[in-house]
Amino acid sequence: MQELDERKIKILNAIIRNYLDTGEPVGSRTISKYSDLSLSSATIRNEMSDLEEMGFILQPHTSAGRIPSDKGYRFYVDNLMREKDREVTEMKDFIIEHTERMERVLKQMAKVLAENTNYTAMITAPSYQRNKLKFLQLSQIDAEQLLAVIVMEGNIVKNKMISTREALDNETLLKLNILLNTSLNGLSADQINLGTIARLKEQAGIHSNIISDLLDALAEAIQEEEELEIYTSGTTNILKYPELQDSQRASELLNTFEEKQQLITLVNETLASEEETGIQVYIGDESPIQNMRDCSVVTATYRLGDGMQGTIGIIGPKRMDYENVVDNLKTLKVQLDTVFKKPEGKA
Amino acid sequence: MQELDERKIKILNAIIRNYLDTGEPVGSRTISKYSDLSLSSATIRNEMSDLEEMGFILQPHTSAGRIPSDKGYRFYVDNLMREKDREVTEMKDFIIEHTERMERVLKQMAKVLAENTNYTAMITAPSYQRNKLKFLQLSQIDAEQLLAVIVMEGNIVKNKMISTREALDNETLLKLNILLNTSLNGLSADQINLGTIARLKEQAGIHSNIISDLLDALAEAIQEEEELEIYTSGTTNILKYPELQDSQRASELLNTFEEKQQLITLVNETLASEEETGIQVYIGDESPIQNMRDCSVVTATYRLGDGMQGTIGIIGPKRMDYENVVDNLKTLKVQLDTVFKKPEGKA
DNA sequence: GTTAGCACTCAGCTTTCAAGAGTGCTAACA
DNA sequence: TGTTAGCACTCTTGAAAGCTGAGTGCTAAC
Repeated sequence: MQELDERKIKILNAIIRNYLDTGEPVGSRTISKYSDLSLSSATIRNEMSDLEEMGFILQPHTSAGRIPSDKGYRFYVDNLMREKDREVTEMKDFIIEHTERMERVLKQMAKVLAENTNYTAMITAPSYQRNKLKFLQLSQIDAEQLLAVIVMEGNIVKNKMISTREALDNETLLKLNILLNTSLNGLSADQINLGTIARLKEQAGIHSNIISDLLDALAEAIQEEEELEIYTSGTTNILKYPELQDSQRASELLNTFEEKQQLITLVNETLASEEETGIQVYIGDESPIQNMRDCSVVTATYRLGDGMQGTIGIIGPKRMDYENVVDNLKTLKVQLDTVFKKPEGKA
Repeated sequence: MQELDERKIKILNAIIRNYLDTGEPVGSRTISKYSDLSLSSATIRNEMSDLEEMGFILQPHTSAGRIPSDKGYRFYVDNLMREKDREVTEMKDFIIEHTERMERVLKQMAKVLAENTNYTAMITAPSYQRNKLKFLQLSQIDAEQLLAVIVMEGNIVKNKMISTREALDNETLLKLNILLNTSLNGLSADQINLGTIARLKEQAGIHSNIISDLLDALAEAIQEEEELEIYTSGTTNILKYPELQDSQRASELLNTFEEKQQLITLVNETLASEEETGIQVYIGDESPIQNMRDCSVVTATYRLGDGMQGTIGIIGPKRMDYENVVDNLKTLKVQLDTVFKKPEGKA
């Protein structure tokens, strides 16, 4: 088995770029004409034959041109791809306009991303690794119901209803609130242990059953926050690419987007493997999701300093415009930073 | 132009039922064989010719069988369809299991509906027509931020952050809370007028700017609640029906499901036209959504007594199993009743 | 009014054919 | 030894042609 010499690399690069453009198998003559190598098609053919033997390209059928294999794409992404000169393509401004409901910002961003790239975009909300309690409040809503308002670090607010047998008077409520805040604030889920709970209940006296309910609500709220919400946009974009139009597979893929459950696997995978650049590329079978074997997935992890992090991803055909996609993701990372860094309301 | 006599109706019925089953144009011979009319195919042909002239059926091309026209479907739905004998097909139990987050219940229901019918399901949260304020509370979260908790009739809870220049002491906060609750509770958005606001601000004295912020938050919260959230499921089911597989149109349709904006039009249309049964059928062009001209849409409005209402819908091919769909929707209406009637927490 | 029979139509499938793109191989060239 | 020209071969693609089967409309007889 020979080495990948300079010329082979140039030819491989030319093949892949051409294929990214056209989506058609590319033949030796094309390369011979449209590259600065000034070699005849016959020579190119010999080289291509080698490249095929090495596994970088393959022939859909005899007497067709060559297309990149997964290995070829991988080589391209790792070594050949040009980083764009960070011209920070200003994203449309309307993202920044003050939509304080994070959910909408994220949906909006996914949408812009999908429109910019013409692929499918997914995005998760930033979530804390270990979430601390910041503030707690019980309020009497009506005769039989208490509302527990739970505020976490990062101003994530949760509400839970708690049913009671009888209404509490204002003073008791005040005392309970003070007790709860002094005992629990600043603690994370795993810091609230049996000892803390016992002490709390003891101090609450006859209202210890409310404490129980409250702690249940608290646990649930934290739980909820840890469940990832994933927003997708432009799912139908995949239908634009002939190589993904096989109706059976396309439908499975669309289903994956709708169900979202599997996407969580993908996100966790991404978060698990620490890449210094924060950008990751899964080509074909490299993706943990079976249905995406005909696709490439590019993900970016954004981290907001204080332990909060989330994932953005683009799913498209293998011959996606990797340079553009990576650029878009990088830009969006910056945007997310500026939007969420300034501590704003978040419901 | 002649009348639709008994026999023509029977034949029309047979044609439509057969077409619903097979999706293939149905010819005279089929009807002659598989119906209790004992007429020869030639006779059927004459009748079919008449039916075509009257516009109930049409021929995709000469020398093919007939398929129902929109008018034909309409006649079927209005006059021919058998009501199922309300066997209240018990839906899978897991819906009922106490998922207190309404969002999840709805998503789950949409999913079950889509799975049961093999069409696309959509569902909106029940929403109040005119929403009254039930309870209000300001809490100091940290030095510069107040949290406004807003509870509406029906225990819908909203949270808004309000920035302040300096922290308020407990006593002021308490006073403000009392003031707000006594002034605003029980009022709906259109009842909070300039007079009320002026009076409030006067009583708040130096803190009138907080009142302004709060009212903004309140307005926004009410606004938000009035925006319909729509959940869809089984969107890819439409790809199962050959007559909808045209990739251009299918993609437009899927896009409509993703965007949701247009679905709101549909829901509003449904809510506007009061049908005593609560079930409505849009066939082809009858639907307000252009992209659904190749589909039929069946919607049901559920009303929870106290002014709360929402919409469930099924979108499928024109030759959908109307009887089954209507039955499913009716059953779900009942289910929604039992789930939401007992006043449960709702976040 | 109903039916049998027949000629006619037409979508859709299959087969055939030619064109075009691309390859591998061989032999000649520098 | 690397490069190139040339040629035979392969295989996709698209168009054209032919066949089949389902279904119709019409006519004449019952």
